[in-house]
Amino acid sequence: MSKSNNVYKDAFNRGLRLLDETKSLPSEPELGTLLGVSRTTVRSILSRMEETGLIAWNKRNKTVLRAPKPEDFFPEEETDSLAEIIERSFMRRLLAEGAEAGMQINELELAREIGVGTTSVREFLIRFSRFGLIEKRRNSHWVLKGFTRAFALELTEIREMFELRSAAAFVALPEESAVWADLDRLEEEHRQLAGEIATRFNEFSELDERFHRLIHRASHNRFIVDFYDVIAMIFHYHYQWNKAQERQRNEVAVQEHLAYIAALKSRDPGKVDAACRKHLKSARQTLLSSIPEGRQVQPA
Amino acid sequence: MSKSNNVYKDAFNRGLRLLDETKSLPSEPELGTLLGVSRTTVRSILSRMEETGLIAWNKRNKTVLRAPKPEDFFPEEETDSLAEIIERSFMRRLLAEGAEAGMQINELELAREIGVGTTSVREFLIRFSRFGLIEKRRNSHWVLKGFTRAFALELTEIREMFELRSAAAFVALPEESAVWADLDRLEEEHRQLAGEIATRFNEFSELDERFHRLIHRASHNRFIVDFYDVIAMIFHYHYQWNKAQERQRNEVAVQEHLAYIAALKSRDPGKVDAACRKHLKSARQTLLSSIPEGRQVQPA
DNA sequence: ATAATGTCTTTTATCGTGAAAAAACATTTT
DNA sequence: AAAATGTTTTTTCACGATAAAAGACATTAT
Repeated sequence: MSKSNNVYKDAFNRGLRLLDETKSLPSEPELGTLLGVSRTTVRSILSRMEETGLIAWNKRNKTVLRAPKPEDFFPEEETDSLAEIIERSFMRRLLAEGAEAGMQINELELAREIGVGTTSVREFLIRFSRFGLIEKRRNSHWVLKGFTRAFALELTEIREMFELRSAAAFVALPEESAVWADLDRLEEEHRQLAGEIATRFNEFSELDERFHRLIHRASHNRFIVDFYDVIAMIFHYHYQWNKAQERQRNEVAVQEHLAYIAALKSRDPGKVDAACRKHLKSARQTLLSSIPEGRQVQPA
Repeated sequence: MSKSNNVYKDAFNRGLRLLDETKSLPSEPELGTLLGVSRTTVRSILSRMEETGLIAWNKRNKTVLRAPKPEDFFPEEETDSLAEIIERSFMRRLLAEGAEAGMQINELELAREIGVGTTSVREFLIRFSRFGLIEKRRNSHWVLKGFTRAFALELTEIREMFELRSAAAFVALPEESAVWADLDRLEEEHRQLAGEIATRFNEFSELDERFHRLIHRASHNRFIVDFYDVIAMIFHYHYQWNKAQERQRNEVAVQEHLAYIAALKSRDPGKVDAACRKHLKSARQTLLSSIPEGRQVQPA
């Protein structure tokens, strides 16, 4: 089967949305930049748009003939990359009961179960290993270390160390830095979300990630910035998995963020430290409370 | 070509050394544990030992017939794993002049140059990416970020954060902990090395790694422990590359370690902090001084 | 002359395959 | 019965092959 054309399908769907909004299409290179794909893919997209009667296309002239209908879009599930598919399958297994620490992970079995080649699974596991949840035995299988209380504590320990340092670096940034405008924008988004928290509470996790990434970036340290990938991954699945009191938790977190933002804008290192600590403490509590005691079984 | 039998060859060589030392061989499972390979490999080894007249082998009876000769060993270069071969080639390129930041890395070209399959190169690059020296463009090539001054500063920033914390955790360990005996042993090794520094200075890097890993382990945090892999990799190649004043540098470092060890044994957090900072500062200086200014070219 | 389009080449992503190595199962020996 | 050896099955590692996607080069339009 070699390679799926999900890049094309995903870009095509995004292209349709663009067409719907702007009622026109730019040049091929420009469209490529907009969709984040090469011209080769852009031309495939345009070809299909022409075939399905969405546009008339002759060299530089692209005329929109009709608005896209739902059936013009490729099904969502066909737009995922293999890596995403594997990650989801793997995380489902990991978070399912019965995934105890010490359990061994079988590449071949995983590949068969998901219906992909072993190479893709291997590459996924190598990439995934940096999250600290699995470990490779030389010349042999992978071992699951488990999503345990110990893991959560180790993760949050680093997170707190990194974020306190990043926040301190943040307030030291010059007035002219673009981050202050970014921060203002995020503050506004937080206020809006706070006002409609009853209906939009599930939009918080995305905002949360953007906010913390902005702060981490102030460290100007690639290891700190990259480490946020680990946190983001864990919280992403944690949010999906633990829906208990989601609304209430997010409401509290939004308020903590606003206090944290105010502290940053005050440029008072002491206030920032306090606000940061307070928020991280409750984030840790939330994460810890979602880990059942039964998961704490230790490997040999 | 599928898969090389370097595991077998390497284990065979180690088996020969064992045979030479003990003049006897244990049971198959025991030998497997000793050499870190499966019984399948052990039996291949024993078969060859029998064929080449080194032993007589009949079920549990393994009689050593003669001592191994140099020609019994497999050549060293045949015992390296593919990953090691690729890493060496890659690092040689990376440290060579002309490897500027921003340069793109071509999997196919690398694979051809080294004479291996693309899969192995891909997997290597994925594994290597956690060192922060390369970065993947989605659906496209890898980009070299370069072994720059910025890299060294970011690396040492994290190192210092982690090691100070680990050292603080170290002194808080109970008297009964096995680490104190480990520390005594390392101290003794340091003293011996200090005594013969003129001739044995090149043995320092290995001791250095063991010492710092012992301290990092006291953090009981997998992210801190794992991060030492990044440091170890960088210092490994750095030592090979920068031989200027090696003897003198190592002599200073050994003394700093001894002071650091004394501080740890005093269990006085203030002294530990001071000794740790002092050593890390000179380690950073050493690393920085080895990065030529010309390497500081920034990518777009 | 610049920027687009048209065409061709190269590289990446993924698979199936086969040998090396591990692991599991069965049998024998102490 | 415990531990070794003998045998078979399964899994990992690495490759070459192929379609998707990117990139490079040539040509045409503004």
